[in-house]
Amino acid sequence: MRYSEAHKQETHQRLLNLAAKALREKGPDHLSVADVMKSAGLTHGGFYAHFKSKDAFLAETLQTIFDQASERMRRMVDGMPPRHALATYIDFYVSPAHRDGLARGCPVVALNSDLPRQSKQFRAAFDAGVQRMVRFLAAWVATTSAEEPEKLAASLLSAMAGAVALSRAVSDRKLSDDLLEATRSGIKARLGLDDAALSRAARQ
Amino acid sequence: MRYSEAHKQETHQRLLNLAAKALREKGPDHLSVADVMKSAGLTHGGFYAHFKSKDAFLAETLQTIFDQASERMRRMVDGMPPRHALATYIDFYVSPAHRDGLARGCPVVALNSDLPRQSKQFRAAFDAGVQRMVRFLAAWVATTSAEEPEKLAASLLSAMAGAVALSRAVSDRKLSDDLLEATRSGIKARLGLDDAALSRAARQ
DNA sequence: TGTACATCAGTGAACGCGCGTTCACTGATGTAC
DNA sequence: TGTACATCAGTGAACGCGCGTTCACTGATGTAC
Repeated sequence: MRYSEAHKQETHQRLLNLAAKALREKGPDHLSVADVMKSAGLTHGGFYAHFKSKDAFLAETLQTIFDQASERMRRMVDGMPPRHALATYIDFYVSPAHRDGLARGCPVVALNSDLPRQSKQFRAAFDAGVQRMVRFLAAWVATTSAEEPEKLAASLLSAMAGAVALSRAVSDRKLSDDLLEATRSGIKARLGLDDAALSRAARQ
Repeated sequence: MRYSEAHKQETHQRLLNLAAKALREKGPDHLSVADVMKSAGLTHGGFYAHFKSKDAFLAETLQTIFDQASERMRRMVDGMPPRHALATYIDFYVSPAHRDGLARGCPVVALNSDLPRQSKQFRAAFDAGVQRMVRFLAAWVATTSAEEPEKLAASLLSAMAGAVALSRAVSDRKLSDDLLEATRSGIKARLGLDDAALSRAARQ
């Protein structure tokens, strides 16, 4: 049967949205084409009307995830001064909620170590997403007096993502919580965003 | 044919050593039983004389990796005072050499984000390995005046592992190198192990 | 010391399963006349 | 306005492949007598 003009685009987007969750929950290898199609109420054969291959699909899905994450990030700190935005983002990112929300979390946390084993397309999409996040963070970091803000921003991102990833892997709940807290306060101190530094700044 | 008494143990260990590399290179999903057996010069059917299942094999392999890593770590800093040992380990861990040596690297880097998707056995082995590393680091950290050394040690490990993992994922070589350098210096500063802090300490 | 039997690491074919991909087909809607 | 044809998102069976696992079998060595 033939569908209205917008129909294909809607289905396409719906598949990407479903896969965006599944990719973070199951990882690139355990996400199956048939499952995604089934969750969209379709049969697996129709997949190739929308995507050239599973690889291409995964790369496009990853791009979608990074797009959504950027959008969310932008909305979250909308109107805040950079210093405040950075602190807010760190608190949001390095948190038990992020640890526990696999399907909605940052792809850098969810896919970190899988990357060296993925296709070129997928790696390229990841790479682009990371670069975008680094530039975003760097713009904020640049206002906190640091030299080489990109360098620091990349280091921050890896520290945050590493902490959330390890907090997911560790079974001891207390250690998991502690690790997040120590990372959060450590990073903020490094950026002069801890309470002590902020009140120092306020006094000046 | 029947073999000498030690033969089975030797083969068992040989399989673990081969898998220890393959697991870090290929990840738990792409490591195949048949490949490991083939690389040991055996046929795949014999696998089950040594291991109950692939899952059990992976868990035992992971344990082997952590054991080897501990041993290596111990040898590396043998005889050093804690402060020096900590600095040495950080330099060794957060380095381009570690980034480029996938098959010999730390499993926390290589398997980080795969973990939530693995079997209970595998997760338990990872968990135990991480706890051991954290306690090891904490013992050193405890000598640098920090309160709650375990908490800080876990945060350190996640920052280091996150940095190496992200440095592997990023295609821009300069960003990758910079990220490692920024993390290394950031962590050392946090622990009072940077050059400035060390000379301060020396002056006192 | 010699003989008969048991053991069991390793062999290689086979099984079952899930998966990515292909393909002939469907049929409601759009388009041409 | 009505009719004939083209389009193409989606269907569902099928294919090929790799993989974990099973299993009957092998045959050199260890053990019992």
